[in-house]
Amino acid sequence: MDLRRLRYFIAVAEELHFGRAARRLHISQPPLSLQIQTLEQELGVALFERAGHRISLTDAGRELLPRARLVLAQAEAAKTAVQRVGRGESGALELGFTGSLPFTPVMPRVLHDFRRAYPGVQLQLRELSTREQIERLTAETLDVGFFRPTRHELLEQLETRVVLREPLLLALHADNLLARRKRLPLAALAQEPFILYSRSVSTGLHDQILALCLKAGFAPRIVQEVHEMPTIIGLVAAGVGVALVAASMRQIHVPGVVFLPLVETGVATDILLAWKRGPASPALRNFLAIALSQTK
Amino acid sequence: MDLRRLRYFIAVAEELHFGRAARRLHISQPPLSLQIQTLEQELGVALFERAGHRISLTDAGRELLPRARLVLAQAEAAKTAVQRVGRGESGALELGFTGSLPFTPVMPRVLHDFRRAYPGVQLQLRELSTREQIERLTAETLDVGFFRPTRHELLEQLETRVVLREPLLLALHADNLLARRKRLPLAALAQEPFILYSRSVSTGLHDQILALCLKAGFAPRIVQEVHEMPTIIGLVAAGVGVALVAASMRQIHVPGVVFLPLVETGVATDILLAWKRGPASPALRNFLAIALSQTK
DNA sequence: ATATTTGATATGTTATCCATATCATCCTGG
DNA sequence: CCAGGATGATATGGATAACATATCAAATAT
Repeated sequence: MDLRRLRYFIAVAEELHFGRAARRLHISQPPLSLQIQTLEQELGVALFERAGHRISLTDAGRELLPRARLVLAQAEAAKTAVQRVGRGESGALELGFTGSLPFTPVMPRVLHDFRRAYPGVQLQLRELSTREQIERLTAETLDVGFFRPTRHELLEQLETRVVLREPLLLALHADNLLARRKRLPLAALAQEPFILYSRSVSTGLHDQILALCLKAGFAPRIVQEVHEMPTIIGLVAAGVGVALVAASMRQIHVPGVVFLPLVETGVATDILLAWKRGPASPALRNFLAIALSQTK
Repeated sequence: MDLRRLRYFIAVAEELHFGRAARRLHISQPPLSLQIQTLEQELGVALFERAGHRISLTDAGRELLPRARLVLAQAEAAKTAVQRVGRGESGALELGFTGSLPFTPVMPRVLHDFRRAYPGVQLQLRELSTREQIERLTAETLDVGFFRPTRHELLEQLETRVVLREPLLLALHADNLLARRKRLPLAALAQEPFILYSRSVSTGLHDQILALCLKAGFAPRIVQEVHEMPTIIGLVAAGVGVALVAASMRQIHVPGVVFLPLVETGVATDILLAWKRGPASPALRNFLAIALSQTK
């Protein structure tokens, strides 16, 4: 049984006239008659009653008609669905991000634009540490990820682009005397209790800030390590200590927390978009196109 | 898009190996590769990821697989359903019957046997007058009918078979003095109020009984005409009069009604099975085979 | 390094499908 | 009642598509 034959059958069943049906199918009448005969032979059942020049459906034909329509419609639906996936208009995309990313301007904008452009794609958002993202990206259990720079041996298997560079700000409690200043040199923090990113999870920021402090002439007195940037804000508000955070953390309004720029220039952290090298799925290509077009 | 290609695709998607899939499909490997390529071209999407010697499904392929299975399964279901109808194991059958038929031994037995033999056939039962049945049978809005003999010009377009011949009994009220007798001659009813079948609806019985009475030497005093036999029983119970009914009306047990055989022999009524001449649907053929096999 | 496996390519053969031409039958109108 | 038109079936040749055998290129395994 062939989809073509089913289509032919439907045409004849609807027109109840071989000639008209053939015209509608853009073929001539004889092959249409033959195809119907073949179908009937194949099924072992007469589908049409040929009484003189008037034809009508048999019981078997009446049984087949709606079923044939169904099969054809679902074949058509399968085709368009597959093509949508092929064009990246449908499908699924798993997106990783670290805790600070939702507060940056870039990730919300990318998500918004992509969702509007490709509403058929299921975006799965997963808050994951930088390391987890890298591991899952290489293992292809994650399609694309937002995180900040770090060191990782698997990074070379990934493609990365900087999508935003934002300054690091000093976050400290309003009660701290230093909070009255407009800006501060890093060295002013030499005696302050320091909240720092965990060495194992946020290697990049940990190392970057340690290096900055050493360059400023002191080793920070680390009183707490945290995994994610937003956590820091809470700790600062609780008076645990001071910290360096990305500028977009200012989005988090917590009473008692003051953000101050550093005197030093060029102290900043990048936000990266990363995905695995090699052939990208259509949905991923579309996502990258939108995400990267906004960072020119 | 072709059902064959979908079948091929499913095989490759399940085996993830062109060679094994080809063996399973009983074709050689090259045409299988070509068919998959053709399908991919047709859809404009890659369905398999050919990384070296290991192939895997693309997103589009994963989208297609369940849909292809569905289309194929439904095509298969359509095929078997149509063949079932073709063999008369399925489909619909409209059966007409007059009010007295459910009380005869023949109709319940035929229905029971047919339902057991062909449970897939939808049997629509319609209580219709003899005349309506004949008209609908010729118009092919009824497939087959049970009724008693009658005269009708359309009858010649129908095929009829006698499936049961049952005696006519006298039905009268227990209070009637005649009810004490074991049997009665028809002439004994000469003075009794007579309930008769309607001339217009049950022409056959009407004429038959009138003729019998005349032969017995009297014209019945008709006090009531009815359309259906069971109605008579109620009227007899109510003391309206006496009537001649088929023997199977004894099935209806109503207090006060007595059934007596006639002295005359050979006073009987036939039950007919009727259907339209010409090619019968498979379901009808099977029904007739069962109905007629029981009346040998 | 070599043998084996695997999917792609090349080519000839066969089967299928379609179009033109024609036929048989039925219906319609004069 | 008969001729003409209409309708579906049949016959036949040509184009297309599907298949098998043979072969190749690349990757994996021993």
